[in-house]
Amino acid sequence: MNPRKNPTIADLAKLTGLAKSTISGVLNNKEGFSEETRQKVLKAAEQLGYVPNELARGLTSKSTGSIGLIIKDITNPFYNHITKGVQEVAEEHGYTVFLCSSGESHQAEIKHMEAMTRKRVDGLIIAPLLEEVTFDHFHALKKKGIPFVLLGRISGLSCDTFEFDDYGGGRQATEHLLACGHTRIGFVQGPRTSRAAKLRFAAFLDTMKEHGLAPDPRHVFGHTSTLGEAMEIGRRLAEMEDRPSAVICFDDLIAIGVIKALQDAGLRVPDDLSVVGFDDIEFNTFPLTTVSIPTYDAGKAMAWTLFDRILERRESGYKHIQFEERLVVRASVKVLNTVNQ
Amino acid sequence: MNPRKNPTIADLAKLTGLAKSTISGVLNNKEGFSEETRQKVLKAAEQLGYVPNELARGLTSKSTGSIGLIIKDITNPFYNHITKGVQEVAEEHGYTVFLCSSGESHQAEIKHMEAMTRKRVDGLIIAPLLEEVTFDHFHALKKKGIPFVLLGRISGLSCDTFEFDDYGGGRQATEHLLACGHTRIGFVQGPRTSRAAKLRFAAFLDTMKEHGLAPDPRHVFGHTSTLGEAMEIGRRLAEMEDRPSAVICFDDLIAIGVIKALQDAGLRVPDDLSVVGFDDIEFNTFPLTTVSIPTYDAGKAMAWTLFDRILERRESGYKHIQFEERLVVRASVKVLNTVNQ
DNA sequence: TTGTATGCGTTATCAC
DNA sequence: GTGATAACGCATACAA
Repeated sequence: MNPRKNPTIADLAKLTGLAKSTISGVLNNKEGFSEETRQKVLKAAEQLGYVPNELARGLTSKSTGSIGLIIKDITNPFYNHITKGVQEVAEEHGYTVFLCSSGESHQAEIKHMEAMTRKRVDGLIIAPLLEEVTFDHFHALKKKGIPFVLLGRISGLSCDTFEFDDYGGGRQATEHLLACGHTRIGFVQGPRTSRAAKLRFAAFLDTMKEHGLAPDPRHVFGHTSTLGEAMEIGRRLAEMEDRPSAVICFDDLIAIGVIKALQDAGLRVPDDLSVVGFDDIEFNTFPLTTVSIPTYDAGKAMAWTLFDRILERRESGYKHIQFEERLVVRASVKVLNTVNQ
Repeated sequence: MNPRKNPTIADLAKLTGLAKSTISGVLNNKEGFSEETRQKVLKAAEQLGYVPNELARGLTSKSTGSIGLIIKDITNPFYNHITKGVQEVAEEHGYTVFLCSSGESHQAEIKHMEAMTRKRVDGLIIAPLLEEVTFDHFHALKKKGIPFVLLGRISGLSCDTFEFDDYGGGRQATEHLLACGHTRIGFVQGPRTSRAAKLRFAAFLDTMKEHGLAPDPRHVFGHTSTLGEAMEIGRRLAEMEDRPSAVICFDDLIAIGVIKALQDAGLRVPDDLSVVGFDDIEFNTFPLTTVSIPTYDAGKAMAWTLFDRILERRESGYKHIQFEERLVVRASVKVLNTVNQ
């Protein structure tokens, strides 16, 4: 109703007859003020509806109380659980988080990193594109001296890193299928810029090879990121003459797309085709065998590490943490042989 | 490697021998500088790795280039689709968004609003708790003169509002069930502080009444917000002697929890129990009959409206938009009578 | 076309 | 204990 200028400490000074520095001191709970002036200041602040300006504060204090989080897609459970973890830890520290989504775009990633730098965030947590891209912007970021934590490693760039054991996860998924008697196994790859996609696929190939197997090229599907694309692959699978007996999908979202298309085509999982995914997303009724990934914990851990840097609680060397991935067996894989395990 | 102080326009001035105002002018693409000095400035900026300090800029320009978004839970598809819409529009405007999650906590909501005020965001989009809470903090916010848009209406508070027609949605869900021949219908309520929960339930009661029906109190379940709670209700339903023939769940997440528990108990949906939800979340394999809500569009629309205010593209009265909810019939409701429709 | 001075709202360093 | 005053980094109005 009365959008008059925000009151400043100058206004409080005028009102109370005290000096700006006194107001500032009292407001920041510094020692050495008489109870009387203290009360006077507090009352005036209350009365005028004073709200400290954190821009101005940040300008002098060199700290903004904000961090930046750059992820790929907030709509994806993988990332929104990370986000939740980061946010909770930020809140514990009285910090606020800028959320940016790159959407698998290299340019967007760069733009967001620059924006965060301009906003002078105290630190940054980034889930970067890791394949088929350049990393100059990370080296530039590092040169600026602003603390950051990466989800993933970039060779030649030393900083705190967190990773999931995607190779191990891919291996577990493949071995499980093999153990269930599958040999004709397909694979639906994830985004081209995803290191996880690359590692899971590599693990798949390696594990197959160790068993003297190689996937039929027609059973390996290119880079996929949307539910629609996944459903399209599901449709192709449904129509296929010599379908694989199982497919490993880059993540649960893709697995869900494939399963939906399969169901639409009247096929049943796992009877007609076994499916395994990655992420273990919670909100799904299908009993999907999948590889669970501790995204929420990782989000919290990344944020803790970032605040260790920001608050200089740790000055020592960089941390490199790897989180395990764990196969969760449910009912989307058919057991073809009851002999092995 | 060289975390030396960030270069400022003063540094650029020194390096180029020009005045600070010249530097500032060139950097902001103002007219009236010789191509020569322009190049000199740009080169120096490049060379020193100059990054404008938006804190300082905001201090003078009265605009921070940031908006705040306060939602309840980023993990919930309802909210992360809104978030996605808001983010995209913000990005189009060159803005960055602070994301805050209140998690159904009144205190957290207040705290976040205060924090956003201190950070001097240019505007705020809020999905507030609307039931069983006070609204003083909104009136306080309004008095500060910072533009904001609400998801929901607060009586006595004039501002831009966006809403979903939850009553209409609740009616559609109920009528569908009735039309399919169900009369023993249960209801699983959502969070206590949710207006949507209240309206959907009211619509359910009203519609039932119009048909001369009233729900069995044992079939109405109290306020639920987590998947775990929903599963617990599913378990109770499974064990129930005289189960309802259908349940309406506050949202798809609850519906999924109920369905999971039912499936675990060996019951089938819709044969043993029909279920309908709200939200129409994408990543679910179960063919859930649900009420679709245009969250992503609403997110974009709210952001557009906010930017209309911020950029003063519209000075006129407040907008009050209501988005429709639309029943999507799939296969989670059993048709008991083939007579009606 | 370019330079100078001032203010934005704080905090910090001094004196008093 | 409290009060001036100078930063902080930038934009802007006004001179030159």
